[in-house]
Amino acid sequence: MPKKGMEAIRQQQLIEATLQVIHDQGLQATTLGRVGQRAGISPGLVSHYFGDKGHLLAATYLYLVRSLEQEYRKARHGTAAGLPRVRAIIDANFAASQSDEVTVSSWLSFYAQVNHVPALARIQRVVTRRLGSNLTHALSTLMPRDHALHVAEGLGVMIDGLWLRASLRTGGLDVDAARAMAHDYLDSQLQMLTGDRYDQSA
Amino acid sequence: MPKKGMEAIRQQQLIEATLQVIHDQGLQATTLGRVGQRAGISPGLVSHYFGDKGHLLAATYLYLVRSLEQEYRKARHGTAAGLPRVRAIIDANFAASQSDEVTVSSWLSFYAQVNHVPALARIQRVVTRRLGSNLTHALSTLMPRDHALHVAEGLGVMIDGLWLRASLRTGGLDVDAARAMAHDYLDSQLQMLTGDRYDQSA
Amino acid sequence: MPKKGMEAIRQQQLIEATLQVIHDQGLQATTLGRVGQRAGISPGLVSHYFGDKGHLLAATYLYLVRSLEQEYRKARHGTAAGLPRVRAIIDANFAASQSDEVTVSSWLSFYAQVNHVPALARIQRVVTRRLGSNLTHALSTLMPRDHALHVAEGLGVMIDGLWLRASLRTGGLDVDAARAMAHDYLDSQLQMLTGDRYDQSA
Amino acid sequence: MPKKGMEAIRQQQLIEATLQVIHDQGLQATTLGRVGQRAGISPGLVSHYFGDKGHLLAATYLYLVRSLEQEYRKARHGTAAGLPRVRAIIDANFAASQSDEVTVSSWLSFYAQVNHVPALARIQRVVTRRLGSNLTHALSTLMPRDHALHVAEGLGVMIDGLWLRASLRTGGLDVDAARAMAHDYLDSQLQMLTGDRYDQSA
DNA sequence: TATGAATGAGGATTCATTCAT
DNA sequence: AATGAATGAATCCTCATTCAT
Repeated sequence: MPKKGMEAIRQQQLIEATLQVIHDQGLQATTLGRVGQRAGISPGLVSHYFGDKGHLLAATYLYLVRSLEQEYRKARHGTAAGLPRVRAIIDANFAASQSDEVTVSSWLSFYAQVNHVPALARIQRVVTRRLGSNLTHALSTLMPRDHALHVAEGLGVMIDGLWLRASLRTGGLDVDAARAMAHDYLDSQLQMLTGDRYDQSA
Repeated sequence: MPKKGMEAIRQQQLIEATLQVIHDQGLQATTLGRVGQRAGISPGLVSHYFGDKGHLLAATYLYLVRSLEQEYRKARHGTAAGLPRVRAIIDANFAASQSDEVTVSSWLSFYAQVNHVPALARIQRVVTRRLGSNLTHALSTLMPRDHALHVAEGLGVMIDGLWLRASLRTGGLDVDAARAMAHDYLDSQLQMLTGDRYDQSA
Repeated sequence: MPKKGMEAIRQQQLIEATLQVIHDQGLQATTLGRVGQRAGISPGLVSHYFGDKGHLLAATYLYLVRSLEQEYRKARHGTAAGLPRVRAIIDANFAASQSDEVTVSSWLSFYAQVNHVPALARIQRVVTRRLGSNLTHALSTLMPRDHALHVAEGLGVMIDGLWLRASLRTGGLDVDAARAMAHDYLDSQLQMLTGDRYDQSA
Repeated sequence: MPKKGMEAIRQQQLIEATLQVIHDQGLQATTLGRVGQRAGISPGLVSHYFGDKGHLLAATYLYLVRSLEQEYRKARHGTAAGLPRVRAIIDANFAASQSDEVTVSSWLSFYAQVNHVPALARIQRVVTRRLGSNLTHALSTLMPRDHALHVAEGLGVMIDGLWLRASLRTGGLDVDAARAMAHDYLDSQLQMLTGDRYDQSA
């Protein structure tokens, strides 16, 4: 049971320690003891601050998600509508905060748990929709809505695939290559549209 | 004399039970006890047939991988070289044996463990390369080798992304939609090539 | 439960396999499975022939004891009474059948269990007394009975100590040295007697 | 804050409980559960304090060995060089701390494991050498070095044999008798030496 | 007689969680 | 607020033993 005077500092410490441990040992081997050790505090205190392992993991996942949403927000606000904003949203997925090793591999670990832990599923649903609606909205200025939906979905899938590959240490896919591939996908979709229009106009 | 050949039968039974349990409860909650229960045998027998949990899991993952390779083989052998074969390889990833719920979610569970379990990493490396080389080879008849490599990589990423989304029960992506999206990606890449050539020839 | 048609051959095989396994892995790690494997028969058959692990171990210990008694018998029957017979009894303890590695280390393993397994205790009691009475009897022709008892006990202790040291692989005590030391002890005791007599006669 | 310094206290408690259990049930039946029960703590805590069973047993053996070495030290320091010190070293082996039932039977249990557990072998090697060198050193003032070595070895064997017999509950050898026998052995060896000299001088 | 499949109990170990200090 | 001692449940694994064939 989270106590009233509970400090945000401790929570943040513990979330970061959790991410580190997940990255180092995998979610399976992430025990409260190891998290506490990593954070430099006693094992009992971990339970104390989060009440429960489930709550710690959910909070950690939420932290990842919020961090991604933060990047989306920056992308939306700092760019002109239309293509620049679409590209900014793509780039947001590969921002420094999103592409460090720890984040990427933790994200995958959680993903594998989403189907089995309702608390994580709730969080997950939000983030998937958010990326979709961000992209759809930005693309809508460039093409009809149904096209926008289609391209947004394709881009979302592509980005997930890229994250997945990047998370494999043997994957040999670095961040820059991944980002380029996502933009490349967008290019091809845009060209297809142009081609279509050209065909139609012909 | 007891029934002969029990070993192979039991191993297959246990692998299938393992997949079921992973699908139902997640890899974290996959205990030898639950696997045994699912297979209708005593917990001790699970260890007996696989030596230990690690070997059971590795054997299960290998089973998934082999099954996918089997689909690739069918795709290669049953089609004419060129575009039909490329499409067949794409389809192989979405064949019935690959797209049932159990397979898809088990695959994701293993994926999350690959970085932390060397035995799984070894298996994983093979399957990633295999898809890449199958696609590259098939695409090579249609375009220059460097293009083929690029498109093959993009397709691989796309397919991984599609599997990932499909594995989320909330993903709302069904098999047919996923396959269509992969072919769509191929289309757009082919058209881009044509466009390039057109541009160059202009 | 030993079956009626049970073959002595199997029992002998199993006892020898048991001794080997004890020597190789220690009594702690001596499982029926390993014994069966060593004997080249199925694990179930081990239980079948001895009913019970306890019975197998008791039979094995008894085998060791009988083998030693056999040596004593040879020593008694093949020598003239008096000093030669005493020396022969000493030598019996270091006969080839008693001093091979397997016998020595198995003997120690059982010794450690004697206090905790009544079936072994019964067997043990016999063998200790037997050595004592053999020696006492043989020594009685050389000295008064109370002296004989004393020397016999000292020799028995010496022999046990020698076996103990020899059983340690790091002990650096080989059979010949051990035997020599036992005879040396006898010599010193005999000389002490002589000295006593000399003193008394002085 | 919880009680500090619990670790050392618990470790000592557990070592003593281990000795008790070994004495009562034998090393084979010495489980962490029983040790914990004897110490009045939960089974999990035993592993917690010693990491694993092997370390607990090694620590327990080391405790026995250290206790014996402590007696040797007292013997060396509290006596004049020469014969008194030799006798003191002999007595050290039969001091109260060394001759209680629990110590004696635990010692035998470990002895039987020494050949199969490297961690115990390392400890064992030390203690055997220590007794030998202590005795040899003390005897060197009384006789030539090669004689001293010989007598020391004989005494060591004798002491081991006496411990072995004493450890058997049916052995009927009490501590005082055992000590007397060791001194008796020394006497006979000394007399032999004198006799030799006498013979030579004659 | 022999096999080896199968069981189920038992043991070591890990871990989330609680609690006295 | 913080510690880390303590618990007890859960899990993996081994093994003696049984039993159908």
